[in-house]
Amino acid sequence: METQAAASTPRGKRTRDAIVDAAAQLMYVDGVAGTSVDKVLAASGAGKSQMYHYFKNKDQLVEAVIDRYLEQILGNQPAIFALTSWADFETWTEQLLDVHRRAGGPIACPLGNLAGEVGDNPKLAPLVDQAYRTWEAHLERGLTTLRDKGELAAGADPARLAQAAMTSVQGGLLLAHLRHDITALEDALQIALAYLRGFKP
Amino acid sequence: METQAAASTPRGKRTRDAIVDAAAQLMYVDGVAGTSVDKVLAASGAGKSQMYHYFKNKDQLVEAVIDRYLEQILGNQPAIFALTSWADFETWTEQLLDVHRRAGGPIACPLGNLAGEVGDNPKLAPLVDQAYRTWEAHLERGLTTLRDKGELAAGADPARLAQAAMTSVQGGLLLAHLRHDITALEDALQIALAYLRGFKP
DNA sequence: AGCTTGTTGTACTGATTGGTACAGTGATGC
DNA sequence: GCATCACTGTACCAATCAGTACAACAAGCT
Repeated sequence: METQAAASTPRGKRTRDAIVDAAAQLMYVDGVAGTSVDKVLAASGAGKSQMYHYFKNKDQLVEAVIDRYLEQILGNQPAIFALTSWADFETWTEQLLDVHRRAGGPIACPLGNLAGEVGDNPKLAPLVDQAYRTWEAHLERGLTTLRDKGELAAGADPARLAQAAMTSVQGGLLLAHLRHDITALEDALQIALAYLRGFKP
Repeated sequence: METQAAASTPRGKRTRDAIVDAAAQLMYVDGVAGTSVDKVLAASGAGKSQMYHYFKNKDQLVEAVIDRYLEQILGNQPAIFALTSWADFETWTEQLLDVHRRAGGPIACPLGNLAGEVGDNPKLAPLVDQAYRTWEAHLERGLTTLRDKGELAAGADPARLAQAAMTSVQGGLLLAHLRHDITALEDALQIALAYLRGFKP
């Protein structure tokens, strides 16, 4: 889904990555509108001509940032790629918590931060939505695996349960963000996991 | 908590309200950074001198908007003020759903939209947090009432359960917003309510 | 009438915004 | 050697941004 110009040289790729990295980091903290192109370029050490060489406009940079966020998120919870037991789900929630327990950055989901701001932007909102669907699809696949193994009731709907889990993750992160306290996320995940386990046969 | 100048005349109050109303509506759709002071004034019919007569700067206008959001939200779910039975909680969730079922505006919590954007603004983030705490406190009071009436287990923690409910509401709204589909909120509320009912003695 | 205080309209500023123009450099293939 | 094309640096632009200056108006009070 790379609608923006690709880099065809190692040097170009490095520059492009530096721009996206800087944008991702700044937008995570200051939001999209609060992050100007000039700030991104200053932080990445690139010039304006590079930026508009690789991206048609700021919106296309944001598109790349959204992709980057999804990569980062999934990369930080590798257990989500191999959910084949209830213990794996527990590992997954632990990885999720560990990411935000690490000091430094704000406790927040980069995609969740965007969700409110990008809200009705017809170009960006669908991309955020799609990123969430990709994320959620991994959970659904894991639940389907459990069902096939007989560890989840045959009547349970993996898609619906996966959406419920995502809901808990996002709600928990939103409150944890505002309160600078991860407890809200811990509780939300614990409740979500218990809810899922309630569908054991 | 009115840190901004108050209006001491009916005419002044009307103008100030018009500015806050216009700002609230615009920021609901376009976000804080996406809503310029000029746009707010154009939409409200006021001039710049009015704006800076009643508000020291844009941030103080946003403060007033946050207050307005909380009023609107609670006003749209009046059942939250008198939660004395499980049926009342069901009524509350129905009211919450009805707000967003009404066509027109986006399916989203105005405060939730702000949460990501003002994330770390040291002036605004605490206000959003406080608004959520006020909202949540009504749920906690209702749960305490139920506990005192013996309809909730004595060991249950109303504060924690209230937070769990808020988590579901916010997570459900975030996903419902992105998908333009209220189902995510419906499911989240239903699960939350079932979770709370699980603490019946 | 005149004074005071709250309110309003218009014009302005300096900084920042997203985006463009264009000349130049670097490496690769022939 | 030379052409080509990806890449880069700098200067620039019109529009918009938040915020200010200041004179004028409205209304209640004496």
